[in-house]
Amino acid sequence: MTARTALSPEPVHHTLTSWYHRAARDLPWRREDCSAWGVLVSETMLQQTPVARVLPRWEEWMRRWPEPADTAQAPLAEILTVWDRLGYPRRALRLQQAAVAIVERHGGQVPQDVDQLRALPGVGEYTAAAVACFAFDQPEVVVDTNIRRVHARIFSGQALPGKTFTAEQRRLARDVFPDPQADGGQLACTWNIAAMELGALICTARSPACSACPVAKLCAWRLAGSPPPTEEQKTRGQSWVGTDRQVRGAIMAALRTGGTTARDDLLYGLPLPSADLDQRQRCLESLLADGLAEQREARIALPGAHPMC
DNA sequence: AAAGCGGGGCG
DNA sequence: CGCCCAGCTTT
Repeated sequence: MTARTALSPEPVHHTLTSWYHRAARDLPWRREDCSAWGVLVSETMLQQTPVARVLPRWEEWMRRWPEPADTAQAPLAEILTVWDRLGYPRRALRLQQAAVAIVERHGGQVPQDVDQLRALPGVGEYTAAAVACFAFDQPEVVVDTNIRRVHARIFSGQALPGKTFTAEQRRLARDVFPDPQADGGQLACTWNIAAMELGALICTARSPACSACPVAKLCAWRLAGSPPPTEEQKTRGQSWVGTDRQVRGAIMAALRTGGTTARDDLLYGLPLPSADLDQRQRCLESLLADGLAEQREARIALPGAHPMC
């Protein structure tokens, strides 16, 4: 209904993929010799966590557990320790569950089919398409936060795509997608990664580097005079201090130091400004319910952690 | 469609 | 101190 592009996408395809070939970062999960499992690990870690912080954790993870079967057999305590402070530790839990499912259902090999990928724990629409495309060269339409923003600017002439991924945006992504059958899907796959890379390096959310942008002359937002985002398009940042997420993070950080901790010592000893004991108990209960912590007697530990005397 | 879920770094 | 980051799951 709104924001239909009047622009033909073909010139953008060529210009952007050409730019990608000379400007792309050399990331380990993009190397030709990276396994599909390595791609899945990277995509999971990159869900809401920036590249710079993922890099060392990915290297350590792949060194320890280079195959899904290795991850499936690892103690969860080790999984969560290597995950360290990447955030959202339920992702680490689900990544191990995905490894178990890959061993049980797919003979230890990451499936190529996008629907089978999508059925793995922690793998949603984005990650399934990304693994299918980046690991198996299948021309699936990939849409992440970068691509939504790049599309919004180049084709819709809007400063920002807004918070939610709408059906309209999904339609736009399909409309501007290169013909998957044209060249065996090669252009389509490069289009995905090139749009993501442009969003990460040039077409950033806050202060885009339009002067360095290869498609500035084709960009509908630029051609419209770069109008600022509307109030509707601005995303409201999550609060942090005092939230359950902060308390859960502090508990996990304490548990990662190793061994077991008396429940009361854990709850009272958290290095937090707030002393809300009810909140601390509630958060510990939620971590136990998630399977991210374990209680034996009155002691708390990471699941599968070796008991300490 | 909206809420909950981490954590750090940068303007 | 607000905002952003290769999202997923649940309601």
